[in-house]
Amino acid sequence: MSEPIEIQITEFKRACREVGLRLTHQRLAIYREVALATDHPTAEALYQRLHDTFPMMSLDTIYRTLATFVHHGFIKKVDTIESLARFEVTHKQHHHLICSRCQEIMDFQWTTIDDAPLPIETASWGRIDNKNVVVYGVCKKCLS
Amino acid sequence: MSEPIEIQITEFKRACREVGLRLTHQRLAIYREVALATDHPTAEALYQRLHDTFPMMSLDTIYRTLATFVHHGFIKKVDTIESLARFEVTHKQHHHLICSRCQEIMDFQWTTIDDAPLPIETASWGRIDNKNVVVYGVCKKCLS
DNA sequence: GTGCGTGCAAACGGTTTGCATGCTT
DNA sequence: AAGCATGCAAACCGTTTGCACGCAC
Repeated sequence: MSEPIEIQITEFKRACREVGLRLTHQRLAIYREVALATDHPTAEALYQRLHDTFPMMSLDTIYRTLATFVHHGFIKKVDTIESLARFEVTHKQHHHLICSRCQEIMDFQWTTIDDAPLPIETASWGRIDNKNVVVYGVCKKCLS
Repeated sequence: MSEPIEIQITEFKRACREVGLRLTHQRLAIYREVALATDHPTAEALYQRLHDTFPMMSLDTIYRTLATFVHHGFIKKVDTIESLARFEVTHKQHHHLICSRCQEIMDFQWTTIDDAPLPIETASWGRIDNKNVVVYGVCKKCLS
């Protein structure tokens, strides 16, 4: 799916230096956790996971760090109808399957759409940056 | 874009009767407001608009009513990265352009995507209900 | 008349913020 | 040594909930 974690971490460190962000243990740990996660975790979920190896890390730091990462484009917030914010590392173009029942989110590729031009009417709206497909349904686990 | 408001209202009344929802002034006013809105309003925004003609309507009622409407499929929550919930009446298949700067949301049609089959891998995920494209960019107003 | 829907007010929960301390640079 | 980042605790704000009254049926 994506690059090995070590390479991502190295790239992350470089990016931090580039934009002048201090490389703290917390930031490294949080980035690593988001990069390893495949489930688009919430701030709270990350807090719980990090608490084992990092008992002193506070929830505020997670929120602040996630906001910083989003601001610099290292990670992205995920589009959902939930009020809970979910995050993922910024990697290659992909789309989301969301289960209406358990809210689980899965990534999938759809290059047909990535390459398809938007309808011409959208051109007059402004500048287009990116497009993502959100698919709703019910996952196999919830169906059975 | 969509049907005349009177027809929508009539259909709404019928639907309420069908599912056994009492037809209160509040529900009618809220439905009408969402149906007339083109800007995917928040609960708060609806509250402000309704306050002129309906000074006694409370914000809680708006929240409760919106939840009821969503539950019955009369309206939909909109996918965004905001923590604010936004709503729109359920009408024909469409997609969203979102301005990263002012958060304004605009509808657009893209039948190419509506008709395109999802990649086969998604079939093993579960049951697919619907798919929507979310496009991010910066609208003309914010660009100038 | 019955009981669902509403208004009021208080609670809730995720997220943000001010301030003093600590750690990266 | 300088000042950004963190931890703590309190504030914030959108949303939900309990309760008693009122209105649609």
